[in-house]
Amino acid sequence: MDLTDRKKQILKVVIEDYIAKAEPVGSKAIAGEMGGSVSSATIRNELSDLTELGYLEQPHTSSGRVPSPKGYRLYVNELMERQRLSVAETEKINQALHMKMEELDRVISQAGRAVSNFVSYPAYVAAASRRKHVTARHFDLLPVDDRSCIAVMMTGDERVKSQLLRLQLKVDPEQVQSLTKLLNSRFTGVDTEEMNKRLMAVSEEITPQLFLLLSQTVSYAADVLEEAGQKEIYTAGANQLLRLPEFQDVGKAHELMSFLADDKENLPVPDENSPMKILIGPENVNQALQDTSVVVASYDIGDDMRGLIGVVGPTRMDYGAVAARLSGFADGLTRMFGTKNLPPKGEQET
Amino acid sequence: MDLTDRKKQILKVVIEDYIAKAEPVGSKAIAGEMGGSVSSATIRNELSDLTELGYLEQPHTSSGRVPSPKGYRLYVNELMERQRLSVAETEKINQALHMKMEELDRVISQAGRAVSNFVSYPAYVAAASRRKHVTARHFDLLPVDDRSCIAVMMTGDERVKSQLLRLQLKVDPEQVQSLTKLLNSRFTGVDTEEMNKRLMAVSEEITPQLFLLLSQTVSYAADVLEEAGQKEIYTAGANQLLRLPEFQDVGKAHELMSFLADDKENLPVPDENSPMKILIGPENVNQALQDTSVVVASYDIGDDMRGLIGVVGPTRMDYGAVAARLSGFADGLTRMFGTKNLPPKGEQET
DNA sequence: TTTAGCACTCGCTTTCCATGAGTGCTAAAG
DNA sequence: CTTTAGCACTCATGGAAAGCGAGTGCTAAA
Repeated sequence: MDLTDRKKQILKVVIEDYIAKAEPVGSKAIAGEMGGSVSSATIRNELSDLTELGYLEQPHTSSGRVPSPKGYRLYVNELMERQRLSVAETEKINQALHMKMEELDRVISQAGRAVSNFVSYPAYVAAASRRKHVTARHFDLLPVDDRSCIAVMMTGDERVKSQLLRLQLKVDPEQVQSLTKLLNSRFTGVDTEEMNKRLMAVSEEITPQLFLLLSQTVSYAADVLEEAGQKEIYTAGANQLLRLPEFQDVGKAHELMSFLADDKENLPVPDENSPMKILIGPENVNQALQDTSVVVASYDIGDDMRGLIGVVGPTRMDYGAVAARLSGFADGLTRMFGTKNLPPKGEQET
Repeated sequence: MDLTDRKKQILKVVIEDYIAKAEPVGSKAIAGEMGGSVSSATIRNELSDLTELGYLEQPHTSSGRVPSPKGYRLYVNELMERQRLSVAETEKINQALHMKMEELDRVISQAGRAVSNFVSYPAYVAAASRRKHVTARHFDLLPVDDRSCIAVMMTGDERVKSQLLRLQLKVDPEQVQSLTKLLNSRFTGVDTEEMNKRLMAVSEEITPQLFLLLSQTVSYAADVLEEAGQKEIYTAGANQLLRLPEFQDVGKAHELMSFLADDKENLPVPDENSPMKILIGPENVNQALQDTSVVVASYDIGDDMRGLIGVVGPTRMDYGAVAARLSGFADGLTRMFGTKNLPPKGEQET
């Protein structure tokens, strides 16, 4: 049930016109844009067919046509010209990503803002560890004064976290040092459950003061490892929506913006194996996204982590431009987190 | 030029009615709410006076009155009943703030979201060091493998930051240890400019490899100290605006939301000495805030830092409720960052 | 000083009409 | 069989007119 070339061309014109103008497009306009090789009447016949086949929709009997989700899908799969980014734009993307070495979370949230600015739609980003079980790789306890010390830990996915611990009782720096050794010998490379078991096991070997410090450290470590498993999602540029004609209705805008602010966890994630995924209107399972489209790409953070970066917009979004820019950003991020360069993958601060 | 008690009472009724309903309030409604002790005609005379004096405004000849900024100001200064939070609400606030010890930035941004939820208006938060010049207090270099090591630094305002450094060349762990001593003896307690001077001074004393590592560390330290000086502002709950009748006009909503997203630095800050500040409509110097009111409070983060927490809403905001909740939060935060308890002031992770 | 009465104002909603872009259908032409 | 011109028809949109009603200001009486 393939469409004729002319039908496809007409569909393409309709979609691109609608993307640009956000208004139903009529036969006359199409005829004009196709160079006058056919008359509007012919177009009308074709439009009628396309409508019947479900690629177009008519808001009401007798106004121009509007693409249906099915139409967009065909467009995205076959008709859309894969846009190449200009050199200047690639440059700009890399510039936007060229920030000082900083904490991972900060980097990706900034990347989210940059993407949103670039594509003029709301964007969302996240990063998560690929490993099932992240464990502690290295501990250090640094005495600060006699009542507090800093716990530094490095995780299996090369993140560094630290935390100031307050002590109830004075502890001797030398004892702290021996405790550090204990931590590194017995509490690295195991999951949190095992950590707690071992904590119990050593309870008799050391003084109560040290045990208190130890258990504080272990509990902190458990928190960090816990947190490493789940990804935090950042959204940016939700207000871009208000610019769009489809969100002039405050109710709609409110609904979607609240979703972006409070239900980010339910935003689509990319498929495991493909670098990019496009979801059009009702293809989104999520109620709040029924009338919107989502483009989401993935990128690598070193070898152990993986991130996602996505854009939310009206179904009438400029898929070509968004997809191109998004993969530009994804590539840029992957490169930036790559092991070769100085700004390295897992660096950050606690 | 003091108002009679009855005029004040009428003004109060008008404002509270308008706060609740967002619609001009008429003489009849006022008479009703005042218990029928006077007739609507009397009220009309009084309203006429109040309008002449500038406390009220008339959208057009012949619909109810609306409070003017001057009216709100009188209300806030004299008429408003200082609301006390119920025990249940204080409880809720403390519960919202009772989070795990975490990085400072995360804590306050979460507090921002909590406030916004509580008062149903957008909120903003920030924290900044009180000191003019923050210096490094303690360094540690921890070798991870033969090509990378972690730089941990503690700043004068008790924040701990760390960073993974990649090395070009192999460095011996013992040398690293001696470098740590050098850092602590010569690069603590001085500002960044002085640090760079001293870096130059030692360039001849040590091997080129070590010097490279040292300069990486110093440059990182400079970044951190730089950053400590300026506060980052977080906003939350901007979408709350769309709920309000005064922002049903998408244009207005867009303007303010963009301001909250992109120009947060220009949001009002509290006065040095008073714990809370209320700015009504045109009292805001900022163009984008002309039609809104801002309530902003300050809180202490230990002894060295100070934070702010504010709410943005329509001039018709419920000042009493917002002020009460805001100071509840500010108190809660101050207490939470206080030195007494376990979740301590400056703790965080890099 | 307060109140009742009354004419008047003016924004809001509804109704109605004209307009025009765009369609579907038919019949003729290629 | 495809394309095109012609034409009647549909329907969203915008503006004008009309009715409604909440609320006012003013006057005169209590």
